[in-house]
Amino acid sequence: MDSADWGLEAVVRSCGGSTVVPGSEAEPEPTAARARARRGVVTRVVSSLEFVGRRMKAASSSSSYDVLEPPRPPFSITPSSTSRERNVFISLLSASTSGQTLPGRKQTGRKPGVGTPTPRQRKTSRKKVVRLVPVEHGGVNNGTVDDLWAWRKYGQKPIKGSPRAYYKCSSLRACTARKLVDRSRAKPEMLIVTYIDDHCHAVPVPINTLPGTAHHPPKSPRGTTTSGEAVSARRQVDDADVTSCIAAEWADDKSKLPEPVGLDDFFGSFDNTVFSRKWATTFDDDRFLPCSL
DNA sequence: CGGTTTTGACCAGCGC
DNA sequence: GCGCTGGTCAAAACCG
Repeated sequence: MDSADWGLEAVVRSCGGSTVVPGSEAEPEPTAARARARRGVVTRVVSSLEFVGRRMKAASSSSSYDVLEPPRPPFSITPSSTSRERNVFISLLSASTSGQTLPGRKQTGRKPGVGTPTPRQRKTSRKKVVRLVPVEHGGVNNGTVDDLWAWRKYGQKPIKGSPRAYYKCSSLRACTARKLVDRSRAKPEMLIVTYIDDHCHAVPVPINTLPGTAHHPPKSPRGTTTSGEAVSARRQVDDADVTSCIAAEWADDKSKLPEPVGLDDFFGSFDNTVFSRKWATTFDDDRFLPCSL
């Protein structure tokens, strides 16, 4: 299987859409020469706010993989985890190959010569937690449906032939929590969700679980009725309150929960080299699940 | 209008 | 030191 074909076609077709078969250029081509030319040229400016946020988490232990507790209640709480979110997985699949921008869309991305304003934490020093999420449960929503945090997608890349989506915590700008969503090749029906760093704030809460709001469900997933700051502030509630809400809903809906994850569950069927320093390196099955929208 | 998504560009970090 | 890979940035488009 050609790594260039990241399984987009099958899925997109199965969903009734048409697609362009990625060519051999599917993986954006980072030319070494270009990279070299740029290296060291850009003066970096530190953004104090983000820097502080990163430092807050910099003390986290060296790279370690934990397996989370059985998944949390499968209710939708994030701005991005509602109706429109069902398109996200499709986006994962239908995406980005060079030269496949939509008609009329101007070139995106940074302008040439513009460097990143913030220092990056060492990749290997960040705490990582891995969860395995069934596609039918969290897959369509990229795993956002069954965690409690509000995530904003900030990137997507083909990694070893499969699309990987990158999410940031959108509740608090300074929060360094990240989430990576990969499709498991060993278990195509599962998504590998990797959480990086911890949140430095309380869990956001679904608006319709707050007292007095039962009859006023969230207006829209990404709609904004107030400024982002206000919305974020509204999401910030006491952990205890959140926990009780979770417990109540979870108790009603355990049947929908994905199964607990053990590392062996999905690492076991992999080659030993998988998840060494760089995880997910030896997938070989490039199939996607038919989407069940 | 403002938050989110898309997607090309940039570059740190790691292996060789 | 070089080259590649993966992670992040950020402009533009999208969306409610």
